[in-house]
Amino acid sequence: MTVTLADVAARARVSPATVSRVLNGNYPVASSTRERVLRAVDELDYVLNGPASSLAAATSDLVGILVNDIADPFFGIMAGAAQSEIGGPGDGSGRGGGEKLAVVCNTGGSPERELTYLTLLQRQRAAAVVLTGGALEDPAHQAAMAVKLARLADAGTRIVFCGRPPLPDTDAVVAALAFDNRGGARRLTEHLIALGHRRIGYVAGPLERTTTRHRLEGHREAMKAAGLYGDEESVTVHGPYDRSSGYDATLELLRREPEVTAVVAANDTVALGACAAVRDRGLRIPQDISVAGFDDLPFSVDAVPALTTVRLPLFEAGARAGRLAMGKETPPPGGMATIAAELMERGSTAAPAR
Amino acid sequence: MTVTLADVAARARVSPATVSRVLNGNYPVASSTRERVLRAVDELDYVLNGPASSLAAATSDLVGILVNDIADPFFGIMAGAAQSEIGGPGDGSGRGGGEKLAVVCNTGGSPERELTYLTLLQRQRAAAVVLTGGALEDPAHQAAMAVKLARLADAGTRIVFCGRPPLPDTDAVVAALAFDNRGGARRLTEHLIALGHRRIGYVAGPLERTTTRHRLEGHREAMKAAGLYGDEESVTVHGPYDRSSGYDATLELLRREPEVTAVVAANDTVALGACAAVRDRGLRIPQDISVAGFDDLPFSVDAVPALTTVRLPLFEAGARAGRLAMGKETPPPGGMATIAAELMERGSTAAPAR
DNA sequence: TACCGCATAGAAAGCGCTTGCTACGGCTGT
DNA sequence: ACAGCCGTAGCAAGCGCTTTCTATGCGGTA
Repeated sequence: MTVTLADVAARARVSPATVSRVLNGNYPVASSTRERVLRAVDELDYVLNGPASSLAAATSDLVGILVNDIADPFFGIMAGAAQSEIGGPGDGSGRGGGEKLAVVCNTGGSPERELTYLTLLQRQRAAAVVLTGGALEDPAHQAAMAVKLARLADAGTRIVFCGRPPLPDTDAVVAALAFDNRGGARRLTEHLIALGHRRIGYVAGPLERTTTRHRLEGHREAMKAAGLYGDEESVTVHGPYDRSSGYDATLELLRREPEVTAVVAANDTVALGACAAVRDRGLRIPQDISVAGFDDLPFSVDAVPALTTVRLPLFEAGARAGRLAMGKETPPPGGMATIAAELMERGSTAAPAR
Repeated sequence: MTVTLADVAARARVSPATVSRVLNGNYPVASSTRERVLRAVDELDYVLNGPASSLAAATSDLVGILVNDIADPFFGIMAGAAQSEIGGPGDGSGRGGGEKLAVVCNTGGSPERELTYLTLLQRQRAAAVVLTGGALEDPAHQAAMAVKLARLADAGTRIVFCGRPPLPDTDAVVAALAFDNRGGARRLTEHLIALGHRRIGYVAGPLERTTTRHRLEGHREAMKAAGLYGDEESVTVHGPYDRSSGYDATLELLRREPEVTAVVAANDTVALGACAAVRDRGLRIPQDISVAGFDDLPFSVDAVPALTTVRLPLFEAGARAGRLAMGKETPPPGGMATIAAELMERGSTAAPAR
């Protein structure tokens, strides 16, 4: 049936142990022998049996990357960057040895699926796991995650957070890279205030997510600092991180608070929906209403007018997370680093009309 | 160390065989026994050893989804849909049994990486593989792929193509879902011609890709049918499927052929770049130049003006591919189906000025 | 009461690989 | 010239699970 190590050994006239050692390159083998073995491998088109190998060695070459929404470039960019750092040598040029199988798992933002995927990766004895995106703030879920991650770490899995704040009471995590969502949001709102806006609507992300909360907090910090903090509830609307949510929420906002002169969206996708809503109400951007996003996804610069937003170095962060997962880079002190967010002032924000 | 089947068996006072049978549910076990076993599993927080299981059973619960670019929603949407069909019961609500680990692998469009990933999946004895996106037309690579896929199929892996034309000489593939790129492109160009355009620029995708070729062929069919087929080379520019390529190519096009009144882009992302280029040249869309895309990605409706494009049912196709990979759906006759593409007429195209 | 069959549980033989330990030359050092 | 080493290669014992085959006990029928 399929070719086994033993077949290769027979053909190369060595023992299976030797073949294994040639393939793993972790034991001295005379070069003449090595060559003979490699030739046999080639001739027989031998492919290692992963499960058998993982079982015997008690480790696997699987690395999982968990994302909330694979259709969202926010995650796609990070995942792609991480994968390129993990997925073997260079550009897959050859059989370099450290061939890892980097795979991305789509949780759809569901906590159950997140745990399910972690269990599946635990089953596979994954070498590492990268968790991207904000965390859910439900205490029950956080506790379950802490337990699961601790178990994974126990089994030797390296755990890295990317764009997610560190878990309070776990040292299972190798490193946590957190985006400075709060600072970015603060600077964005400060920019709006500097332009002269006083009444600013906020289309927030889903409740109970760290990302949502941090961005909202940054915004309110800026408002407070400017003495503009009032009945914020009436100009804040929550919803998922998607376009239609931004559209609906913005219509609602404009209906509720006609004096609003600027709308800050939870992210760029939501901002796109917000722009559409503003226009459908017959208002101009930025003359009548300023709109701002967050993340600086690739399409944001092409919006008309180009979207003012906060740039997050998604690619760099993903790549770094990948390297940390592979142990190719030493973790930051304290196992945690904050990644700066940069304000991108573009055409969708301007001084209010009056 | 970690909990094994034997530990569970000891605690439940049964044999390991019985525990295995309870977990797999493929053999009659008295309900009292089953209950006892399940309790032990719970109490010990037992997690199956995947490699051991796969080794013994000679199958694994891994399913691979190969994509060209994970940061591109085109692939993200398909992959997400496929994954949701594959990844276990419902929304991960519980331990339903058919828990598969659906993982997406990012090839970055590189043929080597594509093969590398297939080898890695073969190593893991993957249950199924879904290949998305157009194929490279390099004969050497196609041959290598055919061989590799045949081997995978031999080992029991189910192979499904999604948005990729069937391989000529392989019956290793369970099913191939191909998009009607040619027909969609033809109808799009017909629409432009009907509006009165005569000189139409085409910003094509990368060479040697089936998707690129089919879309270009559809476009030229329409041009020929209208008697407009001339020196097409001078109004066609190739480049990768990204925004900056669209921008550069369009500038080049407008420089080379000032009489062009419409630009058709290889996909929506490229179209966004094209729009930016048109505007930077001081021209208006659609009054001076019409622009059209392909795929109808979510952001396309939010472009200003909204992008005329060709809608591909990415989600539905991905979901169907997922079901086919799981054997939940019977393959179409001949193992291949063509998926219709629908023209979406929106604001970015209009009759030319004169 | 004796026999047969069914339902259920256990024993044990691997699945294909890794790796600690052992074995065996040929070289070096004295 | 002999002991001791180093460089290589093989032996064999698992890794933790699945699954075939066998054993046991029970109820029902003749």
